[in-house]
Amino acid sequence: MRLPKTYEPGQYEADIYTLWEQSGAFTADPTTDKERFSVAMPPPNETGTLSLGHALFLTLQDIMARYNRLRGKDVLWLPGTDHAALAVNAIIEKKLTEEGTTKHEIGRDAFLDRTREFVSQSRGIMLGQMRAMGASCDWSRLKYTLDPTLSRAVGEVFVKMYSDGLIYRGHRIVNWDPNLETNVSDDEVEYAEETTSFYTFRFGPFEISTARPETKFADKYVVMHPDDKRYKKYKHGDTFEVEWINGPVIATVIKDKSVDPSFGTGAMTITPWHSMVDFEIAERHSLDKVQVIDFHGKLLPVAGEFAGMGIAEARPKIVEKLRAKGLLIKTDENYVHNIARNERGKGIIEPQVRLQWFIDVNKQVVEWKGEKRSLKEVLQNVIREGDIQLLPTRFEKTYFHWIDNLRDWCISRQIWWGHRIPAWHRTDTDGTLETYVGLQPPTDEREGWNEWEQDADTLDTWFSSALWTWSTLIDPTLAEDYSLSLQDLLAKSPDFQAYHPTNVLETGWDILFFWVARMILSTTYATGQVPFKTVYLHGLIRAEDGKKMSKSRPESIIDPLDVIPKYGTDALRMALIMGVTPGNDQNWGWGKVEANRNFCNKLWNIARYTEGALGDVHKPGGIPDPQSTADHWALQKLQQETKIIEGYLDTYRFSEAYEHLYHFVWDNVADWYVEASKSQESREVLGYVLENILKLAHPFAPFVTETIWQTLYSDTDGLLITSSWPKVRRSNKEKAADFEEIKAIVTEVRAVTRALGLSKPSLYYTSVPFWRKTASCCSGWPDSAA
RNA sequence: GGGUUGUUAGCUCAGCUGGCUAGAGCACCUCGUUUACACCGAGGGGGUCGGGGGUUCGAAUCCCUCACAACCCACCA
Repeated sequence: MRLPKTYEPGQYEADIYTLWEQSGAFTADPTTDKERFSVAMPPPNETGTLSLGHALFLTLQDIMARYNRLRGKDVLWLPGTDHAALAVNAIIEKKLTEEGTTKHEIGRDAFLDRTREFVSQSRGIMLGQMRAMGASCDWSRLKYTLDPTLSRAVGEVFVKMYSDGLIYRGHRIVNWDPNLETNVSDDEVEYAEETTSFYTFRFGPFEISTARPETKFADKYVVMHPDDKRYKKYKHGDTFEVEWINGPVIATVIKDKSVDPSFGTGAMTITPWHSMVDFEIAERHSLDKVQVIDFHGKLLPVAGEFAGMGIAEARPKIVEKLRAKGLLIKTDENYVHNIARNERGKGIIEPQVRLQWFIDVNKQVVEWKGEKRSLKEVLQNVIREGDIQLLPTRFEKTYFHWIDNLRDWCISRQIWWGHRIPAWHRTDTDGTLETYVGLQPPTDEREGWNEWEQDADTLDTWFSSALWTWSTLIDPTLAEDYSLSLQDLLAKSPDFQAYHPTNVLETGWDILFFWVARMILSTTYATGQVPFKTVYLHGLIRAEDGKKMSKSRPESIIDPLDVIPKYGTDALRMALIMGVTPGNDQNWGWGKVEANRNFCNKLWNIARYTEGALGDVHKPGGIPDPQSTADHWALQKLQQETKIIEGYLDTYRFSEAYEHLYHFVWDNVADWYVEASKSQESREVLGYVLENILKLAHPFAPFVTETIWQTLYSDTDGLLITSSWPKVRRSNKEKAADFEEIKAIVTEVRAVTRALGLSKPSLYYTSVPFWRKTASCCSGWPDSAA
């Protein structure tokens, strides 16, 4: 017997993976005339190691890839990694801090070298983990968001958007993180409730409240609702002198409807430079904006004696000074306030006004379906008209809500790791600024002007990953030719022509806005195509207790590489999809892994039995004639289940597909058909059934099925991964129904035997015709059956 | 403040557009070693499908309402 008693995954998995990879089975071929199936792998951040979440998406996408490959399609599953600008930057800065240095001390070049070293190390680990999960992706097309080809695409889109007036540069209030010294987009800010002190101060004739006294130095506008009766006697534009933190200031009354009269005293002072809402009020009334806190989080000279202090240090001192001046009216110690933090690095966000690059989402200059539309409108249109389907569909509502509230996308970052903005600036002696935007640096020189200098900022990571479905399909050699336009590049790249739009994007719902929406935005704009037709959104994997896996509870985190050696990759894969529906989170369960390890063993033992029953010789592919009712039944079941599993896989219902497979293999094949075959002389159908359950199970459990295939079948039979999906074979319905009847009778007989107290109600060894005889006469129970 | 989801067996969850005695895995109980498998086999117990109301011949499934839980978005100085 070639198959050992138990399946030990660790003995085979690495070799099987190598076998697949070297065979070229993963490699797509744009020159064939087969139907295409393409998926772009969401590129993991090069920040370290892969998590269970990665294991889940690798499993889901691998199931699609393997299934469609078996269905005879030309499959492209394109792998890659993301430079993850902000996330990586945060890690490197943290390391530098631990070493007692800073990025400014070592300089931009050394910092980037350091970063490259880190990411290349991360990448190696991560690619190894993808292989360990069995990912059948096309390694010959491995991409990285900072590859020259992808960077070219980034530059092309930036320049195109700039020339269309979609990208502009302006002073706007942004979410500034003083720790990482960069701004972040609205979506990267997370809020958490914290209890802080809430102070009410006297401001001339008014009482105003704040949780942030340190921003109040330059406050010189007091704002109230125009209809607030309490302040009827003050008119918009009235000025008055008021004693304030560092002496008297002239204040102006502003009436604005955004003020809520029911909150506090209904009057407030504003700090336009450091508050989103205040900024908007100031814009409406053309008010002055004064910076109070610098970009490192320290108070500026406007704070007088407090200049140079950090916020934490200055706040109590300022309150004390105001109290001493008799301006503090009251302090509410239990004020619950939402604190904004950068989700990377958790630095507290300090709104700041800065010169940044933005994408205008409302300008109607995008050609889509024959009309000029705004980016927002295109985003809405493709979902509304069904060009792209979200699974589950309920996320469409969330998506539309997000778009309704979407503001211009701030794409510039002040970190060093990432794509440099393709813009160059120079100034003349008067300080007049000239800006050039282009793919390559400008070379001209002009008298009286300084030399061109590239914009110091980098692009938001999502700007480059938004191009992922197609920037990865551009031919790298063509991309070196700058005489070609973006349209030329796309038209001449065989991969783009063959594989775009991709069929499906499979990713987590948590990056619906970050990534999915932005891919739609950039891809429709740049290529005129949608990036994908279907979006399958999986849920998050939580710890076994239902709580989030988090770094603060290290014991809650399950590492896929701890599971694989013990249970096998197949068991892990199936555990991750078992009973899981799109968009819903799942809890990790060791029980599920065990159940699926057992399932692998069941497959293994069906194969072992078949090997023993048939002897050595087996050649898959032929369809033998059914001999017994059991044969007819097994073939009918095989046909039915193949159809069902197909139907589920075609509609992305992985869990249901898997469940049918599981019960077909275990309940039908192992428990009934294998037993029935023991009383049969011809077992060719058994061999055929084995061959086909290996095919059905292969997308879910690729390693054990290929191991069996390689062990049992000869070299000429090739690889299971590149074989073909079961062909449906018709069987005799009546004979199959006869076996159903026999099953029912046997079950009944077992029950009766049990009821009679006979100790061995086993019927495994009786022949099928004998069962029928027994059942039909039913008068006695021959000794031989016991 | 707006929105989404969930509440089904002891536990974790399936159950698509309403339809056969409501399912799975794990756990539990009984019996069992047989041409593969104890990572096993044969069987069994266990559910007012969150509460209430409605539509229907028929509802876990549709509608209303209440309760509890989780999450997302917005955000008040």
